[in-house]
Amino acid sequence: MKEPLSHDFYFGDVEDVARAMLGKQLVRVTANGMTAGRIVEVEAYLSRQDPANHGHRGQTRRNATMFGTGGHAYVYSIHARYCLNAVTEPEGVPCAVLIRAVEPLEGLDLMRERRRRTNVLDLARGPARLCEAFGIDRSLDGWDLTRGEELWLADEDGTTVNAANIAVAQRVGVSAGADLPLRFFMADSRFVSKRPRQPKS
DNA sequence: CTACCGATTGACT
DNA sequence: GTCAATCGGTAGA
Repeated sequence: MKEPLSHDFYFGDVEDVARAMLGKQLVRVTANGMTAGRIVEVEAYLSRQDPANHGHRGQTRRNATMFGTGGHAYVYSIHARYCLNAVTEPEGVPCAVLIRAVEPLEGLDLMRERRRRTNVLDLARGPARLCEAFGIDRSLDGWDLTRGEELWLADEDGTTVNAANIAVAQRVGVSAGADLPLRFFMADSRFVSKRPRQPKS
């Protein structure tokens, strides 16, 4: 079974939750079947003091979910696509963790159908790609991730993530607050969307 | 109402 | 490596 992570998981400091989300599973169930993947890359968006955060300038209709309680999905659209976040912390604090990449584990054919791509590396490597592969759109904004229905995060059985395997880098694509080291990813995963410049080998 | 723009992607050199 | 398509959200007239 893929038991959903409890409410408590989402209530810590957003950076801690971001690190803890690595190695967990993203699970999606629709009438077409189940898809699941291992989270390998995330980014933390801090509260009001973070200039890259959508909630930086206060609450609007678009970002209202981020101001709600932790454990809900925040789905926003950008560049004609969707991105998925997990909201953290109690109500009123607009923090969230962007899921940037997952390693496909189950439902690969369904992902291929939705993505119209066959290469596994092209299915869910990138925040908008994984939303397409998992059939996630704005209708899931505000969804309760602790229910264990339709969309949730689960513990991967018997797998623990060694902190030494977690790499830290700057966030991708942000202009304001670009220098902050708030992107966390599995150092050894091929399914990470972007890598910092590699030293010459 | 219009104008601008982004937590991106995919096609192309 | 470079670059333009894409469209909903937001701000401003």
